[in-house]
Amino acid sequence: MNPKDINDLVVFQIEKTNKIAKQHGQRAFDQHGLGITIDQWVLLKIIQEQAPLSQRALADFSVRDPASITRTMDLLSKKGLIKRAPIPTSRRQYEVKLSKEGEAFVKKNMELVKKLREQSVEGISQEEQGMLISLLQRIQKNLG
Amino acid sequence: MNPKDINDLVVFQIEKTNKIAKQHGQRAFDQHGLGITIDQWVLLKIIQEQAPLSQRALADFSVRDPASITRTMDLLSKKGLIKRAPIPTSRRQYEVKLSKEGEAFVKKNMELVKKLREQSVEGISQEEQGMLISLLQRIQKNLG
DNA sequence: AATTTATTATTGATATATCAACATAATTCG
DNA sequence: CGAATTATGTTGATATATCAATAATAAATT
Repeated sequence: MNPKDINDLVVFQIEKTNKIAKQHGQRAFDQHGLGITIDQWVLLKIIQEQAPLSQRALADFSVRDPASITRTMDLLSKKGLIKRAPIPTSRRQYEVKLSKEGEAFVKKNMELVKKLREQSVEGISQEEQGMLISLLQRIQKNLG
Repeated sequence: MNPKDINDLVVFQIEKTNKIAKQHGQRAFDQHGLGITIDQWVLLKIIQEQAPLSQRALADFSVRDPASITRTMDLLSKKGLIKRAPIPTSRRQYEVKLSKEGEAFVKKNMELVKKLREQSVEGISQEEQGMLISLLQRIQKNLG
């Protein structure tokens, strides 16, 4: 029942794994000259899959502060990867989408990201991955 | 083989869970007036369990930048929770330990942290937790 | 032993996340 | 309808993480 030490704690291992994965991915991004961070990539990917969506929706989906989304969207916009369009039904929200360049960027680098992903779960079966995700989601639910 | 969307990605769920857990924990810390961050708590706990250890060792253990450790140790030192002592065998390293106040602080708040932890894994059996940790460690190894 | 290389901790510069406050717009409700 | 409440995005202040460079020391190499 009681863990021997902090290494036996699920949340500690989650954090550790997260950090290692982020560091590893960032190194690869830098080496390949993507010019963005892992976090920015994640947002681009979400936008690609879910566009058009509001910044609020993006914040919720990515579990990030709306302020942070604003600033990251500013940045990605400056890089020409996304664009914000006013939406007819609400003058308060923007529709965020990838630009043409953004689409091309994601497509171009998808291969690298896929390799990184495959490396991370190497030797872990589909079934195990499913189990892992399901366990993580149960934790999320417990804390939600 | 190919995930439908980003939600099917292990690393995405790891990051999401990590964020939710950290937010949840921080809210509780703030409500109870601990006056430190979750990250700082983790470091205190590592120090408690492993002391004495060098900042380098602490950085490695917690997967953090040594610079970040320096600054956080400065901060925790100012709060009176830890202390750095010169070590005889090397004039380059410090031995980091909890202060008396630090020991008391950890002891005093362990109950709350334990509750948070239990909440996070509620309904998840010991066996499942073990499996989860083992899967996470395999990912860490894959990226190490 | 002297020189080179590596390690530890620190500092400065920079990037980014978060919180609080705000402005604007939409929604709810008396 | 009109006032109060809520929601969205932005900005300012602040905290913290990371990278690069540096200083001091230790270890390795010749």
